[in-house]
Amino acid sequence: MQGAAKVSSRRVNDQCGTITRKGPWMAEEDEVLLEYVRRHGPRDWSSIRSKGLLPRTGKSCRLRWVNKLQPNLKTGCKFSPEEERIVIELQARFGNKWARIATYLPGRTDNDVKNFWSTRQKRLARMLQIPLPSKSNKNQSKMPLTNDPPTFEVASLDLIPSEEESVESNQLSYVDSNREQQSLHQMPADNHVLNPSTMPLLEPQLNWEPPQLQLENLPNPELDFPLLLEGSDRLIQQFEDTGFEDNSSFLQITENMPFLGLGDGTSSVKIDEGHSAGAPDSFFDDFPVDMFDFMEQPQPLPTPPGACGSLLCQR
DNA sequence: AACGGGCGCAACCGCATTTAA
DNA sequence: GTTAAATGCGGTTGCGCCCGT
Repeated sequence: MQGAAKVSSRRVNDQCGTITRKGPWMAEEDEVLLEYVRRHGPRDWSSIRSKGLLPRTGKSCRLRWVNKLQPNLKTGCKFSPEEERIVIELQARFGNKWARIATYLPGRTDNDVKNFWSTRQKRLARMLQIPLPSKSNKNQSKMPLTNDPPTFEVASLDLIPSEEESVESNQLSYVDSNREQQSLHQMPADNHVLNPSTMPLLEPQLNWEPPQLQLENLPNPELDFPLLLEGSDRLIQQFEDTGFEDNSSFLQITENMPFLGLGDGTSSVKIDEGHSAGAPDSFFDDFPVDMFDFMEQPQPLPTPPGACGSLLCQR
């Protein structure tokens, strides 16, 4: 957590009268959990409570282990541009399958990826001055694609496809990763882009061609982020006013296990020296990283688990 | 210096899926 | 084959910190 949460754990009595602790974990609890995993491995989580080791539910223990205690996590390490690129492309391919996406990112958990993505979505939405979908619109995002003309104002933010729709998903979201740049040019509103069956150009997925080669041919994307014209105009203006910068300096290197030796055990060590020391926020921090993908050669995605050491915090 | 909004992140909840009895 | 428990996953919430005003 960014700030050390005050230790304000709640205790809850369940139906059986057993006490269950909730809220931030204490260092002692972490130690108990680590010791349990050392002895028994990361399984039988519910027996931790049944054995009286911790007043936490099995789910809570598992989550704590997965997100904070397991070794080789890149806690406190900002997503590198490469990781961001991977997330964006895999989200395009798999949809919101965070656990699956996380398997391609050593040291990152599904929670990390999820948080990264939602932050990015919020940032984009704010940038483009469009509302994020409300919870009441939840079902809207599951609605099937139609041939209705796109309505920029009301288009759903997350045309997140189901697993079965992954191909369409790829197509739609692939465009997503290029749409922001395209929006800088123009935004025709042909409705065929809403229909995956009419999007043959978007077939390439992970082996996609460099976007700059296809810009002219790309159909108007149906956006996760409907682009308001006035918003894009502003973007263009900012774009022109600012010029390019290299934001690769944001690569940070931190390999640590912040959960070890923490004073109160309720917070992770925020390692952000790289950011504060030599990498001032640039204007482009406010842009989606994929906005400028067309400027760099696409690289193949890493293979999932184990084959991706280069992605561990470098430098 | 005070304040408020945004951000980042940990952890919870509910549902789905898998496994064991 | 059925049921219950355990586990996994995605969505959401709450809260402290940061930063601009």
